[in-house]
Amino acid sequence: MALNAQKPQLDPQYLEKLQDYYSEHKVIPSYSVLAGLWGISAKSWVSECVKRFEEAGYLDWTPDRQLKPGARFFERKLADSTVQAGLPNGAISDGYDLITIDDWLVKIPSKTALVRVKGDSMVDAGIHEGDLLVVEVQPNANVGDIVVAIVDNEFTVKYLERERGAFVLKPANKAYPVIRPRGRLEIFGVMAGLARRTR
Amino acid sequence: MALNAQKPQLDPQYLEKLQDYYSEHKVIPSYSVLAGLWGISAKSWVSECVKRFEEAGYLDWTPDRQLKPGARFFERKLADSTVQAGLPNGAISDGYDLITIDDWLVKIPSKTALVRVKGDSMVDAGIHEGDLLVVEVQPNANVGDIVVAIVDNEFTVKYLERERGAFVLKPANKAYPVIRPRGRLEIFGVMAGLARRTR
DNA sequence: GAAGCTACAGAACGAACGTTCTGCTGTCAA
DNA sequence: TTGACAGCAGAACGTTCGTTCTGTAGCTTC
Repeated sequence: MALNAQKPQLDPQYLEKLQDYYSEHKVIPSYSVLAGLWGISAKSWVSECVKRFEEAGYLDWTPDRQLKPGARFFERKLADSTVQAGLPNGAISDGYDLITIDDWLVKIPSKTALVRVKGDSMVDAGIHEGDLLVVEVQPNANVGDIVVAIVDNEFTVKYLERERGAFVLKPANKAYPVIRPRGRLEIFGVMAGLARRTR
Repeated sequence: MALNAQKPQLDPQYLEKLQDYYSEHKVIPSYSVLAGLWGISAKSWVSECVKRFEEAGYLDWTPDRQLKPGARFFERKLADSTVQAGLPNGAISDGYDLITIDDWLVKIPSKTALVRVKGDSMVDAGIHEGDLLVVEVQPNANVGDIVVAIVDNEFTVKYLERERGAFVLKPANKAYPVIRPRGRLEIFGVMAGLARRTR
């Protein structure tokens, strides 16, 4: 009957420490370890806090009742381009939907390979030297796809185009020539995304 | 004294099933759950298999002796640009070093935000519309950095440059003008990387 | 054809697990 | 100044954990 059924408070420091632990070990620790992590000496209180994080969506349970990260556990601040007026130091939208960059980039882990880009033959497509190309490994591709092909025992990233009935590999850089492979064109996979680190 | 001290065999199917489970729950299950997962009804055998995966580097232990993913657990095929001759269908190098794209891109999770790129004002820097910018949130930056600034209540991604004593924001696209903010320039963070999905 | 090995099954066991209950302390509103 | 409540501590308890030991079926090897 309480009018203001205020939600129990959950300590953001606890969550951060858990996330740091998870970031290091990729596993949710046991209650006793959690107690040490949080500076608490009572498992009963850990149990209480876990319940709150569970209700808030940060923690969850496997079908076998093992504690696991919840839907919101991995959320990062996904900032939207349009900022509401007057937000002081972090114009963060409340809409969290993204889980992991990994999950976002690779859909079929078993068929996905990572290729480090060498050279600047694809700069006009926004693909730079040193970028990590997310490639779905498959032996065929469609015209217009950016493909990773094997030419002269080396990987090449190029556009797959068709020219007078034959497949050609077109760079996205005027300084490079179109590659017209003689014989069969061996395709390693199709580009599905990329990751770049600039720091 | 055995000449060929052959390594115990480890079932790749077991590893795959574990990776699938982990991919779904983000947690290593208990031995009894593992037994069910692997179609084994003896925990003793699970223990044996775990030991093998541990020796192979796929599993590891926390300081509190909890089972956790090992260094090789997350490895993806990282293909190198230079291909050795005559590899049939996957020119995959043996050097696995990468863990997760997430780990590779974000170093300080608590200070990292994700910004979706709008517009094409930075195409010449290889930043396209729709890309996910990995931003380290901090109120200051160095000249030459690609920064996310707040201008007119909107996020803008630009180069931070200095011009006649004042900070300016330079786009990487000739079609856009240099932004010369009047008053204080509010910086949201510095670009640390990006992720793009093209499929 | 006996010995040895691998791949499991099954049971026993102590340690660790998470839950629950009681109790204490500080704070705040009535 | 007295409840009421939130934040913890501490102990009890039944369950589940991972380890270890014994046993067995199938295969290979000499």
